[in-house]
Amino acid sequence: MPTTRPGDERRRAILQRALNVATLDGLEGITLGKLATELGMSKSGVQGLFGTKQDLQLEIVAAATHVFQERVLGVAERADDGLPRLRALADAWIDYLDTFEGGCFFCAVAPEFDDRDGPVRDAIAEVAHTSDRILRKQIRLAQRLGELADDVDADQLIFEIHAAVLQANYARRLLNRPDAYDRARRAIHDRLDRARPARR
Amino acid sequence: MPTTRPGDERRRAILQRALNVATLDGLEGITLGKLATELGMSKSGVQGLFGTKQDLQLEIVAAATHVFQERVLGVAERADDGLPRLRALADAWIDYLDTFEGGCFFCAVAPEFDDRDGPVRDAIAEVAHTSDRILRKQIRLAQRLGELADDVDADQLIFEIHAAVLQANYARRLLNRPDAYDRARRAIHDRLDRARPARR
DNA sequence: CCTAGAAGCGTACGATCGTACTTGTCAATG
DNA sequence: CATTGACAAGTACGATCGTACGCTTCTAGG
Repeated sequence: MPTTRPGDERRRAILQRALNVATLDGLEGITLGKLATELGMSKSGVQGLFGTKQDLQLEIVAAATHVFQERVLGVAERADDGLPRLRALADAWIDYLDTFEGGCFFCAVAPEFDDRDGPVRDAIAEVAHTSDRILRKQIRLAQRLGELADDVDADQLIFEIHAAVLQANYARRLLNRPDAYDRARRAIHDRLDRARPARR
Repeated sequence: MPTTRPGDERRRAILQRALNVATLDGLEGITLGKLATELGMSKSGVQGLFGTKQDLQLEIVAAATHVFQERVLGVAERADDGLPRLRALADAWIDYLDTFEGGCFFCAVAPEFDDRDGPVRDAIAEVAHTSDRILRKQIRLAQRLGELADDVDADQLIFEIHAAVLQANYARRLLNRPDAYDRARRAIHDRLDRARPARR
């Protein structure tokens, strides 16, 4: 068995383009025909590699998840546990917002699927739950290390961190605010500073 | 001239349904045929009243803007200028998130159009700019009234308020968090408390 | 009473959608 | 060398999309 089958390169190229198209136009905005035309191949060629459209959507979400884990969770892992890791997560998360042409993939497709059922919605929500879990773990750790106050409401802190990231993507894209990322960083770091234990 | 032409009632019914569909499936997810079927009328009937699809989209955004102004800006106007008005704006804004079946209309359609050009995108962005202006005005007013500190960065405060609202809709819809609205209210009110002048 | 215009429906058109087939072409394996 | 299977292209199908046009019905204004 070769390390890469001949179709793998094509698949990667298709998924790469599909990730950008999905971030721009949504997962429903993706079309087998348009995708094939953009990549200079036939519509049935795309279909042969991915099967149905929902299969393609699921693979796109999986690919986006992989990118997110690499560019956010992976990068932040280099920082020390606890508060430094939390700050690194926030910074990497905001850096990730420029990964695709349309900004953040999950910010773009979440509103599209948040009121539906099915495996695509589940796959999208799973990423959100995963990042929540990781943030919660690091908050708990930071509390145990004395870097955050014991009475900090972890869920509230997670809520506000994620809010800043979401708004960063929103302000950057819809409102063309170049300072959106800086404001998000400031909001998060200020919030973390405030969550530190009272000096005694 | 009668107060209402005969087609007006139909138009309202169509727009009412279209607002919900757009919030669920996006402005591109709207279809003349589906809309007509749901309302028990003919496809050409809808087309005759609204013209092209883009015309319909523009009227939907206009209708959503009207609802937003009524349910958020209008409600908050009853509160006193300055800090009370700011708190009322936030509360009304969060209450408004349940207006349509899919939650917040603008949260649903903004990611869809934020990377495009054209009148629809402009109409969506205009609402965001308007609400920003109103928040800024009330922040300035609150500063002049001594309710907020003079060194408060208005744009940063606006950023964080809007972030909480956005995250409220996100957490409520995608993550099914029933406490999302309460967390957003807490985040905003805490943030406003922190922006008050230092006691002397 | 007559008439102009709006409302609404039916039909038709070309385009594009997702999906299911078939065909031809290589490369790797026995 | 023969053969199998993956890959890619081609073709076809029914459904649905947005839009255009024509017809009937109703109503308001002269």
